[in-house]
Amino acid sequence: MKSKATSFDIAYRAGVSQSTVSRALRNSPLVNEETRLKVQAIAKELNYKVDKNASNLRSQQSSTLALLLFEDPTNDDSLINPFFLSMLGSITKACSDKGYDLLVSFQQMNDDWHAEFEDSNKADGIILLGYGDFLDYEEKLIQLIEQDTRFVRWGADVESLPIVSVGCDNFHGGYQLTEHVIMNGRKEFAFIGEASSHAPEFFDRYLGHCKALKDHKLAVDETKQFDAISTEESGYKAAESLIKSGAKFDALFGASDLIAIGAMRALLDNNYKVPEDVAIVGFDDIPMASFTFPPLTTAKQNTKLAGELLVESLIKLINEEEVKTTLMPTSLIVRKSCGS
Amino acid sequence: MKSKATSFDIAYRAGVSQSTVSRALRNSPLVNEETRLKVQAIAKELNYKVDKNASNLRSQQSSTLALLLFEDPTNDDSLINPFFLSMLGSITKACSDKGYDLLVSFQQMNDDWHAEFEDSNKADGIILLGYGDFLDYEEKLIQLIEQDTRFVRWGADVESLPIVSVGCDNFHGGYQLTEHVIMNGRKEFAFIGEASSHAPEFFDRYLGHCKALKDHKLAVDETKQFDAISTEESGYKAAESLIKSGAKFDALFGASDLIAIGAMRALLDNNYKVPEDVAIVGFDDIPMASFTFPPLTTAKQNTKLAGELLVESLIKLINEEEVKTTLMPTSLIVRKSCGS
DNA sequence: CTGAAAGCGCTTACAG
DNA sequence: CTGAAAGCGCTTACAG
Repeated sequence: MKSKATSFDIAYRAGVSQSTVSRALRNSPLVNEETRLKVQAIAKELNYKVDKNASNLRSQQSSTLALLLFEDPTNDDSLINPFFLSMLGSITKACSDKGYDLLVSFQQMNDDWHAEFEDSNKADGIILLGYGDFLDYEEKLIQLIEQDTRFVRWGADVESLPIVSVGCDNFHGGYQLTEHVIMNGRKEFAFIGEASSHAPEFFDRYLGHCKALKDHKLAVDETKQFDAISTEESGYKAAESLIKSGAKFDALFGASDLIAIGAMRALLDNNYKVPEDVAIVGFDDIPMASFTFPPLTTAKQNTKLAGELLVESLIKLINEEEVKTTLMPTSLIVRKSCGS
Repeated sequence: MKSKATSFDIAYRAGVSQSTVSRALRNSPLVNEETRLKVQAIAKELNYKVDKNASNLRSQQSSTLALLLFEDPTNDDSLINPFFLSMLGSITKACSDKGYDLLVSFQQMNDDWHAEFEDSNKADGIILLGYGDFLDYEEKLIQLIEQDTRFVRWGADVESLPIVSVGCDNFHGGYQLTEHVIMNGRKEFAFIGEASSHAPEFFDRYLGHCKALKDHKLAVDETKQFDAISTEESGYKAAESLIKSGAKFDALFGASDLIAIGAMRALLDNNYKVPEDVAIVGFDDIPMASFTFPPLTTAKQNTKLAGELLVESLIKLINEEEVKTTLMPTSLIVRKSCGS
């Protein structure tokens, strides 16, 4: 490996001081146009690149954002949840648009992950993305706040803490989906997905769902709510439990697409017809959702916009501008799984 | 934001020199057990983290790998190809398993992306992942080699250049899929996907496909090969051209799952029955493939293993160990799209 | 086993 | 507009 050119090499060739080289390369207005051009030409010729470690060390900032993707320890070797994967994609794009590098890291929920990156000066701030038990997660958030770490997170607003979140209007999404199914003539709903403060997003969807039922004078039957985490397998198992329970239902609300897809499989395997016997809705609009049979009606979370908002909010936070928590609308995507 | 603790702060409190603190924190055997424990205790108490910029600058290495995900400028705002997205997931995991950080970046093929990361000392080496015209790409590879950049890439072996690649046995995969369809009684194949040195992976699949036809005494009809890049849309359009050409075919080989899925839609929209009228196969086994209707028979590329191999190979390269190009086997995933 | 000192390659007051 | 100098926070010979 050839030894790399430094700003001194350029200074020597250009016949100026190293300070001037540094200024010229950073397009400082202090430097003479002609000098700047000469320096930049030589830099290009030598294939010179600023040493980021040195410049970050000196200027005490890194132009790097860290993305912490954490997951429930339970689903260890499986692939990443497709919803988060597409968030990852959009965050990566948004970062490069804004001129930031992105450091990506996976963490188990129980790891000691708080602020490793920011403390070590590798990143100016952190984006948190993940799933798992919210109550465990909340403790970590409190630690981050205590350390004055700059971070934003994807998820439902946490009113009790001063945190910038970007999330979807889960309540409204749940309401909208349920109302759509009611309009298609269904009356007896099952809900699959954890509906408690351990999973605030799912809980909000459930509450929206219940509100829609009440507004349409339909009964809420809590015995038809079955817990599940956001995997196909978990959705499949919960749907089996639902079937075994003998409960009557002509509609099923999966708290996420993955759950809905798993549940759809369970129903099909048990000779139910979708949507004739049971209408199904999911939540997220992951790429698979349009490929199920029948294609899944769902509430789309706009991951592209979400990634941009997350990155923009974090950059504002770093620059000490004012930032507020954002609630994005969801949009109803009607496909065939509800029979219309 | 509280000002961060430095090694001098720890030194002061521990009553030792800063050098000793540095040694103790790095578990140097040179340091007394008792001293080490004391230093580490104080570090923990102060919530101290080594400043990576400083340590990297001094030691001239970073424990960071860079992932360059580049894409054809043509499909700008669309989402990332799901196949590469799952590679991204597995690479991220493999990096964290190996104790490396991962810097992720998107690049357009025509950007001046070569070695940006390594030259700027932010990463010890680079993983290249992407699609686009191979001949453009090849020039970049040559530049990287000339600069002595350490990198590995996903893709077909490039025999003419000293590059470490990790890729699948595309030829054999193409052979296997085609043979499978022949065994199901099909005789007239169309192939959708660019089959030239601009797209070596697709080309290898095509060559494997042709070899299988020959081995089974079936004719290769080049007029039934239609170019397409790896998107649903491109597959859809190519399939439309195929249909309009009036050619007879009872089997269709999509050079990727995305192409096959787009082609399947085009066929369905034109009142073909799959698999009754036309058997379809794809390549990759992306998550969607099992959700199409009918589910898609395909050749699985093991992205989990690929990610691990890519990371391991790059680390070996960095440590100046010997590394060879790896060819991974594909596995035939039989679903319903070929009628069996 | 420990400490004093040099130096990684920059950025940025400070002085002119 | 330019240069000399300090210093970011570490690691690592060197000397003891």
